[in-house]
Amino acid sequence: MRSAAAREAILAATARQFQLRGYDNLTIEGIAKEAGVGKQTIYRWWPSRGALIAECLTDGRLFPVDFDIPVSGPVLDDVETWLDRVLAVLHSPGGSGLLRSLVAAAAEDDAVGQHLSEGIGVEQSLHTRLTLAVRAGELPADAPVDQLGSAILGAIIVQALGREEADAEGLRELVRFLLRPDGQAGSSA
Amino acid sequence: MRSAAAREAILAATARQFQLRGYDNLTIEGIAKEAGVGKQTIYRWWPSRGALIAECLTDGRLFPVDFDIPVSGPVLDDVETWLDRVLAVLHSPGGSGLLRSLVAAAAEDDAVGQHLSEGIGVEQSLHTRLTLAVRAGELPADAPVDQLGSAILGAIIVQALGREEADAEGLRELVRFLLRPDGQAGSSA
Amino acid sequence: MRSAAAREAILAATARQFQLRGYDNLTIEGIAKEAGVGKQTIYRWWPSRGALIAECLTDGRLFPVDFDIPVSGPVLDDVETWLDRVLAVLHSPGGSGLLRSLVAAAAEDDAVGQHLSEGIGVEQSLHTRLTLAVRAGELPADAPVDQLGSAILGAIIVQALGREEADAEGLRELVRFLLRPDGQAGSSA
Amino acid sequence: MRSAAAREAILAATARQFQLRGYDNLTIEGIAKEAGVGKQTIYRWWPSRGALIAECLTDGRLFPVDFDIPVSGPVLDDVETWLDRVLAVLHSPGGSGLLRSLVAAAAEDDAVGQHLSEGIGVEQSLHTRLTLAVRAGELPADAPVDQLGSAILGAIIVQALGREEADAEGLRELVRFLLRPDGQAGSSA
DNA sequence: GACTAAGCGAGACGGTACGTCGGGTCTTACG
DNA sequence: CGTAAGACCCGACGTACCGTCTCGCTTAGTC
Repeated sequence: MRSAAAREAILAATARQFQLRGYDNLTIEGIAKEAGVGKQTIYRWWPSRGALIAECLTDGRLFPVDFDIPVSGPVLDDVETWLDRVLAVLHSPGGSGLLRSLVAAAAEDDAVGQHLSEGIGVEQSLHTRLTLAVRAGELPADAPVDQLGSAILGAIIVQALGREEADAEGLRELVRFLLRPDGQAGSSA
Repeated sequence: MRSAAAREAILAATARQFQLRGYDNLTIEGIAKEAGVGKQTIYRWWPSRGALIAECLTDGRLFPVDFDIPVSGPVLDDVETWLDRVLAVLHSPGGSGLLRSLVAAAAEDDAVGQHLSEGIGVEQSLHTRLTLAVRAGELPADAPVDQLGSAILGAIIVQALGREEADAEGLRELVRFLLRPDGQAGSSA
Repeated sequence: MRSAAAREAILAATARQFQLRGYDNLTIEGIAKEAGVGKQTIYRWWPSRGALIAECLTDGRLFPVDFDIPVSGPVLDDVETWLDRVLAVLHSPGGSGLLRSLVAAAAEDDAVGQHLSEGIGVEQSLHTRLTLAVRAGELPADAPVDQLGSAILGAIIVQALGREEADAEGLRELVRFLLRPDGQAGSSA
Repeated sequence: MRSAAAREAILAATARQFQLRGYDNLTIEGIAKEAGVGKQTIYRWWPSRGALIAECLTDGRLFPVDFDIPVSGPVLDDVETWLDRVLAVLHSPGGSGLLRSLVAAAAEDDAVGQHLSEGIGVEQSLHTRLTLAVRAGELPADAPVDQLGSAILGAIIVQALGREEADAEGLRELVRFLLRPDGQAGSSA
């Protein structure tokens, strides 16, 4: 009979340590100590450090915010609103480190990787909003909405990996370009 | 007096171990042993595991191939050719694992992150080719070529992180959409 | 209401494990599993590993034989007969290991120590037989029969602890010397 | 190149912990911590807890005293003098616990067992003194001096194992009986 | 003849120690 | 003086058992 209290304490400690110290530097012993739990109790229910992170991810314990996209105007405006929200988190102290840690975890652990998209919820949100846009005729009918989501998220990740100071304007440009309402800018030329 | 032989042996061993066993599982001791070198010799010249990887990266020792983009026709064709090359490497055994390892290294280590783009050379190549395309009027003058490169690379990375079977067709669609020669694909049709 | 079946299974399992794997390497969990019993059932009735052994000891479950001394001739002959029996057990496979395990248990656990002599029954038997011998005038009236028993048993234990190949002849010599019927060898001098 | 300082610290810590807490309760981690040493350094040079004890034993670190037997009068007097010394140690606080711990170690570990006699030095001392006595005609020419040593030591051990309050008088009686200067003590009376 | 209450098997729990791996620093001996 | 070798202290790994603690499930007596 599994102890709910232990489960809760472990996941909470995992999330806290992850945010505090990053994916590497995350130790089972540290989690166990902070959670006031024996190591065996962790190993009994999770096969690996990654599985812990994956569960925190799907529980929404790693990000204190959600990234829903509003549906209140033209796609472009809505997505820019969303982008600002995302960038705000990234610029907050520890924000980009958190993203990098998450990427590291996803890169090293299958379980985390498989839950990455659902975890950040970004692809899901984008997908939904872009699909609506396609239906509304704001985007071409053949726009590969899934891929566009990956591309935008991917661009953010690539920036974070590069340790460039997050280039908000560049990302906005990208979004504007990707979602340009009709004929490409300068089409009249 | 730095020993060139030692340097060479160390970097070669690092690259081999990285490809063979991934970024985590990469140990200084393992490298030292394989290189026939004392651990101290490594620590004397490189401050961290990441620095080793970073140097392998800029030396082009991690990927056996280069990803130059041809300039022989319409951008779209050239980029698709390049994409096929990239996907071939990714589908080869260990290919996606290698990419993930690289992403893990970049996510965990600043030095690697800062050299990531130059290392894979992808952004560089794309940037160059797309700039040409802009000049040739194939792409709108205000197309954010840097961001487009990041987006394409990012989409590939996001796929790899997700452990989805690399979706070649999706990526091709994305590229076609991003580089669609004129206004909204078929929107006027 | 104590379950007789559980008690029996536990003691049997304890004895078997003790003979099989020795005193250290003897685990409560192992006993519980072999006995098909919950750990709690053991802890409910015995305070410690040692108490289990002590009870096996007094139940005569650790040695498959008893070490009664015959009363059929001169003390010396009877004791030598007994000694042969003891040595036979000691030379049998696992015999000296069993004795060492028992000594270890007695050394580490008070309960076992207190029941050691009654457990092997050796001192008891020797005491009885030697007392008879004193009465019969075979031994001096002031012979310290208790101490003689301890000495003989002790000599056997010391040999076993030393991992010397059990020196049967030496022990026989000792016994002959201790129980030399009257005037010591060379008494006529 | 082995560190002499580490060796010394480890053996000292081992001896102290052994005297303080007994053989069981003796942990490698405890020794390492007290010695200010990494566990690996212990495992590098000693295969087991027992090997540590064995080395302390042969180094004479476990007993603060030596048990030489004087040669200054009749055997019996000399041995009684020696016995008093031994009993004094045994009666000192922790004395019998120390002996029991040593017996436990010898019983559970081959290395300790093989060095037991040389470690306490008791058998050696007794052997030497008794041999002299045989030469001097104080003991019969065929007295099994080795076995007599084992018997005396063994009797002491058996007493200690039994948790009887060490029966000094009994042991003195035993010694007097074993080494009675001529024929059966008082048999002619 | 249903109803407790104890004993039971099972096994999760917070811990301690195990023996191993690798990190990064150091010392030694050689070329 | 840089090097190969490797010992050193340390922190963490994943495992084994400890002794305590629920859990439901028998299984007796008792009402």
